Amino acid sequence: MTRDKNILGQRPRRVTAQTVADRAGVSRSAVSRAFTKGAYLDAEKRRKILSVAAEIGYQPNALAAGLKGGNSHLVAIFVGDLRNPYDTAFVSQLVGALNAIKKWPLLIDGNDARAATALEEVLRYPLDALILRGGSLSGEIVDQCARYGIPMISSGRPITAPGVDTVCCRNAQGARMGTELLLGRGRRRIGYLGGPPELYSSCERRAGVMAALEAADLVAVAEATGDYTVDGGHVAARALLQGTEEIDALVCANDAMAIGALSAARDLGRQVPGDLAVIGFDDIDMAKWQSFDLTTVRNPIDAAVTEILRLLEARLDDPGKADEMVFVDPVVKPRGTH
Amino acid sequence: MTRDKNILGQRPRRVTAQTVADRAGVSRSAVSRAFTKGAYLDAEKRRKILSVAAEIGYQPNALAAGLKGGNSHLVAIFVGDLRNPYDTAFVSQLVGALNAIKKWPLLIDGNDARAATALEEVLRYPLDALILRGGSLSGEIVDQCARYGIPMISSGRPITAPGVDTVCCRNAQGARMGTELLLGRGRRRIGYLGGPPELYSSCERRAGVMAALEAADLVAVAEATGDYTVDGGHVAARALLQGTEEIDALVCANDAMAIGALSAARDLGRQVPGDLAVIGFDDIDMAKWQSFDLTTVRNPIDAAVTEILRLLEARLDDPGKADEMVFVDPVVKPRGTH
DNA sequence: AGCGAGTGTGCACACGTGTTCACATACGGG
DNA sequence: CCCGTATGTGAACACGTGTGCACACTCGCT
Repeated sequence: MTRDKNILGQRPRRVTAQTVADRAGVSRSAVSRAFTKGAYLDAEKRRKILSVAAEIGYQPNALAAGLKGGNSHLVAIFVGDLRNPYDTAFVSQLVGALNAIKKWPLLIDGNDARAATALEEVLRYPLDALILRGGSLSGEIVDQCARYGIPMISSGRPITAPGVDTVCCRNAQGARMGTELLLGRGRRRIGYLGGPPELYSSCERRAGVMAALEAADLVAVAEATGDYTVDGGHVAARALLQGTEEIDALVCANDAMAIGALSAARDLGRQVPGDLAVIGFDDIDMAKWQSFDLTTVRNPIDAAVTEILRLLEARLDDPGKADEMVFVDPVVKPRGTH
Repeated sequence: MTRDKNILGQRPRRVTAQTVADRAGVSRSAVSRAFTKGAYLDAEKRRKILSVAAEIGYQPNALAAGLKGGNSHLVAIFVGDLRNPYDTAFVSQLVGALNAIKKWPLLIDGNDARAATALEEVLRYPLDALILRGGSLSGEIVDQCARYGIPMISSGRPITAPGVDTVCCRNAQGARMGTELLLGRGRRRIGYLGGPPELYSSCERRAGVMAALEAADLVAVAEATGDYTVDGGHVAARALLQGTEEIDALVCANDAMAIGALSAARDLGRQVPGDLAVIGFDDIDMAKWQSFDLTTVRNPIDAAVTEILRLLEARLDDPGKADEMVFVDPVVKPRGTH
């Protein structure tokens, strides 16, 4: 009587293993075994159980199964900037790869002001792992993960803490190779359009560019800082090109800004690559578009994702394994802007 | 002895409420109540418990809590095409909004061949809801959701099935308004660059364009079909413009193809908007870029996301509520290409 | 003092599963 | 026929939590 008030609007009760057991005339244990590969169970009985299960639409409740102590198959992805084309492509590919091995990614938008709170909240789930893609994170969260025994994999920024694996692009090397490509083509008056100085990738890439210039006994004739976005790159590049007319090549810290730089160059009537060479970094989809055809340095997402999955599985296999720091190699992609 | 073999590589056991109870000298129930807002508990005791919990880093296990029957706070998002800029922006905003109300999105990549399997797997979790963004889905999955009592919210494509709410853009109306904008500027020789004919949005948008033309006693002077991508739009638009020279306006089924069309027009030496007007649909970020400045019809993500959250909360509040089909209104965004 | 209302708290159950353990049955060899 | 082994199976426990229920205790009022 007292619970009648809820019957109307109640969500239908979930079909449970007990229901199947009753219908098939077996014990609940048998049902559980039917779904467990390699468990002792009469073949005929298993067939019967699975058939009944299919009929009434039973599937074991993954949440209850995860409670028992095994892996929950939930993986959180903390992504620094979901509006950034590179991060977007990265997450997209990572999500696909995780789905393929039946790990389910919980997405957390690092852009949001409440990101730290959100992450803390998500840590209440027994996650198989936490994957960081860019963004900055307080050391406190790292500690919390360690305490909960949740493995972390950081991508794009090295983190040295117990239980944390890192996959990272050799940013400096890539930036150096890109710059050397321009130098090899005879460019000498090189401008640099850098990213947000607080980001790890920004620092590394800048260092690579400067190293290449130094090795050629040169310095950057001009330098500016953008925000890694296309419009930001447009504005910064425009100012740079107007302020220092004799620039003959522009090295950009990422593709988005390089694409902004291309349109700024067009606005100013500078021919690319005739008057001005432009090179980016990352090799996002847009770089390949016919209207941009941007020479760039590929920051290989597929390699990074592969490594992340390898590290994840290795860690789940042996939680006590030594922490690893893996580097992936960037590749110069010559196209039409140098 | 027998369990010693695992101690070394063992993941540290999770801190449980019992640990806190022992440390604070209270019962486990008290600990649970300390974390439950509005539960009877002595203020001083609650303070003590929370302090002990903070010290040893305890947080209630969300998975175990979800098991008890309440909401799991997990929401699956099935997204048709994570590489598509519109869907990307949509998911990004949706993820942020869900995070803000402490719902955790499980992402499923609908692109993948194994998407249906993946979704079925994820349904083993007691989800609060399943949100569909584009993509096509078998009716079987819909049935399964209904059977599990998992509410569905479809966005971008109406689904009429019990327990399914829909949020949809008035595609036809938007396409009609866009076309009328061009007609109002005196364009008469209009070409149409459509999307994949199997998609709902494609059909609707095409219908809107044709209706606007018919109302003006016109027909499309040329028509082609693209794949909703920039490069696809480039190729299709190029063929269209070369095949029918007298086209003075190109209506595109989405922004990506419109942007491809812009570069095709430039390749062919057609001045935009002088010789040729171009209009897109969606108003993705790129449309605003200075180098494109694309006139388009805004398919408002923020409104759609707001509606989705409203429907979600309404459904969780009253699972028996009537199904809704909500439409959001597109808005013409005149910029520089018409 | 007696009593009712109000406030706190521990016990015990429920959630749905995987798995151990003990037991039952079949079977083959001596 | 007896025993050891191989194979199946159900009962029971563990996972970690939220909460209903019964009980204990305080306090104000008559």
